[in-house]
Amino acid sequence: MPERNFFEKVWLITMQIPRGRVTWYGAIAEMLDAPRANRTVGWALNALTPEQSQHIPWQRVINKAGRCSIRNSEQTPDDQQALLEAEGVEFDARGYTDFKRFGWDGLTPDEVRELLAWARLPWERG
DNA sequence: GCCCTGACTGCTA
DNA sequence: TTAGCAGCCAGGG
Repeated sequence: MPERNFFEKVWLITMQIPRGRVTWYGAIAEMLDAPRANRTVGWALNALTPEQSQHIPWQRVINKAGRCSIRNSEQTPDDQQALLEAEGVEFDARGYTDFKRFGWDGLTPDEVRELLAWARLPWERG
C-alpha cells in the first residue's frame, strides 16, 4: 500500500470522531506524529471538496480554545456550530464548547497505525 | 528546488 | 481579558 499523503491521513482520522464529540487541530496533528503540523490539519480540511465533505465530519474539528474557527467561503463558524449543536454538542453564549464534556479522547498510536494501514476513504471504494 | 499560503498555537505586551 | 506576532509544516505553482 502506498504511503498516504498528510491530507488523507487527516481525513481518515477525522472520520473516526464520534457523533457529538469534538477535537482540535493540534490533537489530530499529534496523532499523526506531527504535533507542530496543526496548521496543516486545518489546511487539509479546507481542501475538502463539497463532495468529499459529505463523508468527512469536518465540523467536529475546532480550535483548541473550544471555538469554531472555520474560514471558508461556503461555510461560516455559525454554520459549523449549528451542525455540532444538532449532534448534541453544547456551546455557551460566547460560542465556546467544553472539551471536558464533549472532547474526543482520540486514538492510540496503535489504532492510528491500524487505521492508516487498512482504512479507505469513502470515495476510494469501488 | 524555492517561495508562498493557510479552517493553528503559544507567547508577549 | 484581548490583540498582535512569530514559528511551524505540507502542498501547490
